[in-house]
Amino acid sequence: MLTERQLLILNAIIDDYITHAEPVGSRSVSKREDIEFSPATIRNEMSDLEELGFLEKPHSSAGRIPSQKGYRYYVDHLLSPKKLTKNEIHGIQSVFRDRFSEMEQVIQQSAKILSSLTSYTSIVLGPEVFESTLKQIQIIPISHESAVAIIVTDMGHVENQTVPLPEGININELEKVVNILNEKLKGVPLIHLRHKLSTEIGKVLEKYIDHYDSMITLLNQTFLSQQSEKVFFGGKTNILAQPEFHDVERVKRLFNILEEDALVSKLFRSDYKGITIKIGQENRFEPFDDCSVITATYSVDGKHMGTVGILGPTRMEYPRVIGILDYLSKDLSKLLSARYQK
Amino acid sequence: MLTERQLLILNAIIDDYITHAEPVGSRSVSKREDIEFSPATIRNEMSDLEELGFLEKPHSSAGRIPSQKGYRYYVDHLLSPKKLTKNEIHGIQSVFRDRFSEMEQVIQQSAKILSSLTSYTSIVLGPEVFESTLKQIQIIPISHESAVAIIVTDMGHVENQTVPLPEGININELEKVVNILNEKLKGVPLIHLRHKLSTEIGKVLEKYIDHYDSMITLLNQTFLSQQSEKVFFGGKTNILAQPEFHDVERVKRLFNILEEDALVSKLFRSDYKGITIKIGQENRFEPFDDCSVITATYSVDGKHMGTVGILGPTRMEYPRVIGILDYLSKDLSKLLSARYQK
DNA sequence: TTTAGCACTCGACAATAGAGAGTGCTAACA
DNA sequence: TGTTAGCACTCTCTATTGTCGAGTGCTAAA
Repeated sequence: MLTERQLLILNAIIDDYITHAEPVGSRSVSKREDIEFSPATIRNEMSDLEELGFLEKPHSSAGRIPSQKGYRYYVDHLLSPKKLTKNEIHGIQSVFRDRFSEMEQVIQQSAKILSSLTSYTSIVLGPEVFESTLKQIQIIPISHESAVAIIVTDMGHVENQTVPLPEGININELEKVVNILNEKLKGVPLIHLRHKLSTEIGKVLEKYIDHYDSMITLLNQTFLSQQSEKVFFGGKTNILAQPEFHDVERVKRLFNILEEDALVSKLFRSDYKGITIKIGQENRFEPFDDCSVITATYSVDGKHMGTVGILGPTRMEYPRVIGILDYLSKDLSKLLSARYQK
Repeated sequence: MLTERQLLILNAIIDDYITHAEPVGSRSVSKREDIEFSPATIRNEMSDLEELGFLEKPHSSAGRIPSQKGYRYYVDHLLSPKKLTKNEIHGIQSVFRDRFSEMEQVIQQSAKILSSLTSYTSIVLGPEVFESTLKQIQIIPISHESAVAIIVTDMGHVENQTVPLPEGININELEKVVNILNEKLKGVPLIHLRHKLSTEIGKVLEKYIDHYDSMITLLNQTFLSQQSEKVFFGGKTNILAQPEFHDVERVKRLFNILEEDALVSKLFRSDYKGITIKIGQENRFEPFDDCSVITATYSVDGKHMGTVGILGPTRMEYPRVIGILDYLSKDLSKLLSARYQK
């Protein structure tokens, strides 16, 4: 267990390092208002803290920097979210003011304001399509051989996909199929569409139409489509301003990951309702070793919808970022719930 | 006018600089197989070429590097497109093999293969939505106050947008409107929808429905939507491997532009049928001063659809890139024409 | 237990020197 | 007259050295 004084000093060092990005020496700690010990005393404590694994030295005659364990302790025990400034609150609310911009636009705007408030990189996932249910399905022929299939969900989300048409199928038949589908599948979660198709629906269709096999293939293809959630970024280049990323090689490795939506989704996705903080290697991706990721989830009517998150250096302003994320995720949930409740 | 020998030397220098990214000295030029003059002679010629503005010196005791004017001359007079290797042809065709992937997927794949073949960054624009015509329009109510409007084009492209519903409108009325729209607007280019609405259609609607004003607002909003063409990237981080971008500050400026679809679109868009090459400052964007952009257009049935392009250092392998772009753009046009012709 | 004092360590920075690549000029050569 | 060899000169790059300062860790005194 750490003593009161050790906590004080650990807190001071992390605080200092977060703002100045430079190893913190005993002298500069002792100069702080809230600390009244001599540098020598602090040196002893720092030495102990290092032995315990909370601090480390870049080299023998530099100051100390927080270790990953140090940040973890700080985040778990020392930190309290910072209250938002009027400006910050104002900025966030301006996103939600425009009552009828599309959901995707709201989310994109959220990402933007997050990054501009924090000056880190923001990432917003979702909404997760497969949790929503089918509102309507349409299949519109484009040429003799292809059609575009459109799926509308209860949340107003639209998915579409081009599919090959069975040869020789006629418009009436196609219409019949679509009617059956709409009748039988309305309200079914997208994730269950394929299953329903292979069970009940298949049998019904078999009775009514000629081109059964190729039609089933077509529908399967339609329902298979985009499972992955959309990824929205804000301030993608903000992270480059951090001294941690002054090396292009590292930038490249980082951006290679950010370009892959599937990876980003995996990395940021959170199901835990509330704030999640992952520090350095806790992210399990080498290029993120010097980064922390803070995420919060948003929901509609209490149902989990997606994740908003911030990517910054491990040396990130945790209290402020947490405050902002918490506020925004709650506001976003409120807005979406109001708009899309049944 | 340049002499035969000056051309030879200019060509040799650019060639060398393109592959090695280092100032080229007289000695290394004289060592090339196709050149049989002494370094001294070459020095004299280089001095002349510099005076004429085709070469420049980083400093007084380095070799020469091509100037922007040098590249321009090279591109206009010296270069001939390189034939594709079997591998390259194979790579490109693999993109087009999957007969029924969606148009957007084909385009995304094209971007990917382009970047992996050239190891530069590739950018594909389009297809340009507003050139295509309306196939079908739908308005599907999502809640009491909002609906999602869906526009399908003759190319199978789907646009959708959430719009507020006029208060108190009933389903039948909405259906009536949609029917009228479909009847009157089928085949109309998207770009003319708003105009048509304010002229003929408006009058017809006025007769039939109650909530005329708010309905018109709704439709206007629907038709207003996405004018901008989509931007697809491949190998966005490839450009970071170039020594020109070893400086993070520069990377940041470049990526800030690439993040803005509208800017990218402006920068890359080409209407000229064929290959366009923009070198360095010809791009009119400071962060692109050391970059060249090569673009080609693709079309459907001879109608201009979009642009495929490569972003690389000015020191780019022009002959190879031009060859590849030419091949791919033609193949892409062929595929799309086959699929979407009337 | 805390603190002052002091020797020691290490990185950052500037100054210096030497190597190497390349040029430009001059004079000799074909 | 065009080409080439020779050579002094220029400039960058790298390695080396020395100095400075920040910071530590230890010891001994308060």
